[in-house]
Amino acid sequence: MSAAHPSAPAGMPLARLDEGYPVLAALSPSGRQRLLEAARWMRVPAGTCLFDEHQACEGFPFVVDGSIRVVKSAPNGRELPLYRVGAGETCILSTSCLLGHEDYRARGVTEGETVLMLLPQAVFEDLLDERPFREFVFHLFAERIAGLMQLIEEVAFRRLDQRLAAQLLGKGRTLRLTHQQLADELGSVREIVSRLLKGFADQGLVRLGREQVEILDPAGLRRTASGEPARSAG
Amino acid sequence: MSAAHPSAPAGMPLARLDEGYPVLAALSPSGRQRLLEAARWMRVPAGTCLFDEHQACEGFPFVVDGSIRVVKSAPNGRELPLYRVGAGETCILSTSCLLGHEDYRARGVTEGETVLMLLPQAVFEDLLDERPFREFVFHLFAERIAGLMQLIEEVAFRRLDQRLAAQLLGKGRTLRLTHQQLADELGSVREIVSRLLKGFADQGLVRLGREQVEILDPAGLRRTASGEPARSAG
DNA sequence: CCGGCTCTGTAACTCTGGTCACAGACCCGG
DNA sequence: CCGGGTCTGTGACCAGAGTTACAGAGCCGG
Repeated sequence: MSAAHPSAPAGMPLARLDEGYPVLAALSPSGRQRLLEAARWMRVPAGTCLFDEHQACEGFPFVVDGSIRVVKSAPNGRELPLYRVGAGETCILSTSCLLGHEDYRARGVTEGETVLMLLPQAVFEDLLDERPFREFVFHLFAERIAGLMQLIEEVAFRRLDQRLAAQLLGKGRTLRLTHQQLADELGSVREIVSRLLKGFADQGLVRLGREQVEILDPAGLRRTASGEPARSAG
Repeated sequence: MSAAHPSAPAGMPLARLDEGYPVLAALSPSGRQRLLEAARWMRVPAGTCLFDEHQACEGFPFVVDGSIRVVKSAPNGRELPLYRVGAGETCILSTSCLLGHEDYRARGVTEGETVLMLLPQAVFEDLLDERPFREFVFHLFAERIAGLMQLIEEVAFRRLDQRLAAQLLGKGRTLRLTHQQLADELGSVREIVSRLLKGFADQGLVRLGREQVEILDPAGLRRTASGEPARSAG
């Protein structure tokens, strides 16, 4: 009910669209026209599965609000997050699949309530005629590929303590989350994360509390993240 | 001597270009014209490093002959191959970096003597105006992304025996390569590969010889690759 | 045929990370 | 204040993979 009909979202989202995607606001008038006519809007609750392995969604999704967590899941049930799609990004995986006629290889789940705009493939392809839009899309591709390569580096070469330390950095002095959530981010399990965090705490790098991790020594964590040997408190 | 001046390759390569890249043969006359005028040709010997982390090559490479092996290397010196770029493909990593203004995150080394055509960024971007070419490029992006996601799945979730078994399949009945080479493909080390191959041999899946592996039971290898428990010979 | 090279086999050990099984701590509703 | 839920801490154990250190086998040139 957020939209009486597809091209007439309930006020707010359209403003947010332009705000999040300046490139769409800068389209040619005719392109913009086509976009607005063809777009389908969706507002979905948290935890909705938007696509899954071997099952594509039928349009190019522009995330207007909220975010999508894209994960690869293992045969044994564990999962590894590949990346997130936040407001202002399109799900390049969808793009890739639709443009390349490949199959999906991952699952996408909304993290919070999420508003997205779906564009039919034909319209999307037409918009690619406009160079700024095309550059925008390529830019996203580039970021995603760089991100995936980064991820490969991490899972293939970094130890879990390094990855965990990295995970803790850059999110403020104290983070409110459970060990389970951290484990999920790393594609690992709770016990190991608890163990490693305990180690960090013993080194004075963090202080632990229920559902919270307080960063005491960011520099030390950075050292750990980059694989330097732990230095004793002496 | 292979080229008196950049746009005049020594006969053969141009034919191979059209053969390997039908999409380039199908460009508009003006696009084709621009392409041929701006292209720089290179013929490089095996083992040449074309680009490295944080160091891009200065054009869009079209591989006309030979292939490029793109690897991510670990701090400790080990390497994991990310993908290969063969004849008829452009190095999408370069594309990604150049279009997205990101840094390189991997190293590219020619596997055999390799002929490639380098296209200046401006020309490449102009060619993207032509839809078939654009689709070609997006298709490559899609394949590459799918490949990277596949790789993530493998390094994150598969055991080495599974990956090794997969590696052996689809290359004919007997492969001529050393355990070291197999290890390099998997980003592992020789001893482990020897150990695992020995295991395969004990199960009757392969027969081993110096610099060669003979596949005796492809179906069994496929089972191993997909993670099914080894079945005893009884 | 000797000596050196590359390739392979293998044993012993270590390190990481995952699994299992609990115990205890905190939290909140009734 | 009781009781169940969620979260955390921990120890014992295991499996996979990497490391070290050799021994031996096949190959080849001189």
